[in-house]
Amino acid sequence: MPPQPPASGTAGPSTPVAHLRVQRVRPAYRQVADELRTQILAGTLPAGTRLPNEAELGRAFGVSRSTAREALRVLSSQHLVETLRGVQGGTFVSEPDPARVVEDVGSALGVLVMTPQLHVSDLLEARLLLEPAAARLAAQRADAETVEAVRAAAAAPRDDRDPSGFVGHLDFHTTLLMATGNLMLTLMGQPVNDVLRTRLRRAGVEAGEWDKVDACHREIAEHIAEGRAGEAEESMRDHIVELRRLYERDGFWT
Amino acid sequence: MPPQPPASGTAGPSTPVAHLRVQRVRPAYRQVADELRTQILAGTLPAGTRLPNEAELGRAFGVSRSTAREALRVLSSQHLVETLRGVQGGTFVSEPDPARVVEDVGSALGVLVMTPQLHVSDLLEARLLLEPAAARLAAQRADAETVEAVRAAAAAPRDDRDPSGFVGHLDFHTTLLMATGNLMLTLMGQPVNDVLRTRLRRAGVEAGEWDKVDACHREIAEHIAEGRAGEAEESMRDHIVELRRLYERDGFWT
DNA sequence: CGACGCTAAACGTCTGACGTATTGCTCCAC
DNA sequence: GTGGAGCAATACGTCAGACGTTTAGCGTCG
Repeated sequence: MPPQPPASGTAGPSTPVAHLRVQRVRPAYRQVADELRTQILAGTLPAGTRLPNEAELGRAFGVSRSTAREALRVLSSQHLVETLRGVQGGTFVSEPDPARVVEDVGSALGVLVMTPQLHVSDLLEARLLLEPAAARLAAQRADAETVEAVRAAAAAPRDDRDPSGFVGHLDFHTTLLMATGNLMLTLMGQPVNDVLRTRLRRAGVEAGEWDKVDACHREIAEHIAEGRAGEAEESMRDHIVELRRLYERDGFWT
Repeated sequence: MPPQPPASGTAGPSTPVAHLRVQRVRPAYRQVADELRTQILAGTLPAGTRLPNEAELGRAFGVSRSTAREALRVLSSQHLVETLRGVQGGTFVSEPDPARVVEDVGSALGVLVMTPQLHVSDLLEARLLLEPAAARLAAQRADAETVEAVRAAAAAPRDDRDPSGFVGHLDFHTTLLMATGNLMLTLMGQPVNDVLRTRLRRAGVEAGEWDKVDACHREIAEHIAEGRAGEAEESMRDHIVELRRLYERDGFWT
């Protein structure tokens, strides 16, 4: 977010600078979006605030309604504002939502994973780093209610076709990350899991494998329930290593 | 943090369902954006592809140019496409860029950190988990060139006003994350560091503290250079703990 | 008293036009 | 022949106005 690096033009074609093309003038819709974003992030426009309608907003910034709309599209695609139709409709500053962030990061990761820069094995390594530590923390901190949630997630039937109407079964790994009480760990781990999940071809995995996975989950859940941090961490590490073998055997590249 | 009990709606206005409003029909600009995004992510439109001009794009989707433009604004704000003006201009599918992702995640984190859901101490904990492990991996893997980069980052003068024209000094912690050779670790750690950096009031920290920090950096760099993984990890852990004290003493809330 | 239908506010979309940045090519001067 | 100035073409950027669509609220009628 550096404020528009001045094209530092010392009249020298000796610096090819590859593909770094600077946009000399920022388009109006960008300026409007940036200004609004700044105000939102600064708290001048707190969550829930209703912005003026598009026509008025345009007038306020000295631009047309179309331009104001494009600015709003930008903000809305960044989940900074939401738009409702009808009377009482309008554009509202939206509440920060961790789930949304997880979604975005996941999709960004999905893109990067297609490049040679980020390999699936990198994700697996990161996961191996993150989740055992998360298991340890969960074992140290989980209260009764959380323990119950983790147990439930471990016991839940691994059902791929998830009968609509009841979404009670969040993935075990997700639940465990949340059980640490540290949202940041969820934010880092969940996108990785999401990418891995969408990348794995389940077809090639026999049912027996899944049973084994579930057994691991239950074991870890019990360790957490009884506060055995070290054992929880160790079990989780073994589990992830095992999972990694699954992923690596079955090939990732969709 | 029990996973959001499903609203189990058994008819009856007794379940207000709070603010869960569903958008019955997705606006056209959203549909167009989604369709294009799908094609980009699927590889049907590889990076570098030049899309038809806005008018033609609109015609292709059966919408007006304004609608097509709004769709493009959405994609462009997600860094999936870039637009250039002039003849030879147009809209191009952009190359996946890790730096861009880091930036986005960082700004999303910045928003969340203002809520009670994500506390700065969560970031510090995550960092404490990530960076020592990164130091270990770096010590195990770094080649000569990487070692040199880490050394340089540790030796670089801690200069806040970063004389423009030479950006050689990336933050030590950033360099170290990259030295692991695992982009995913950078992706997870860098946004955290960015948020912390922008949050810390440097004013309240005496120069002596910074000297101490630099000494730590140099020590860690040496451990990495000589491949002492365990010691690198330990030093980094101590360093982060020390830094945490700095942050906690000085207050975060801007 | 309840259901139906109207109304108004805002967003959603369309059309057409003009401004502007950028590049390539032409044409003229030297 | 070469080099620079200037024109033309392309596609994005912006504007203006109009009409459709969605939704909440309210009034009316049975």
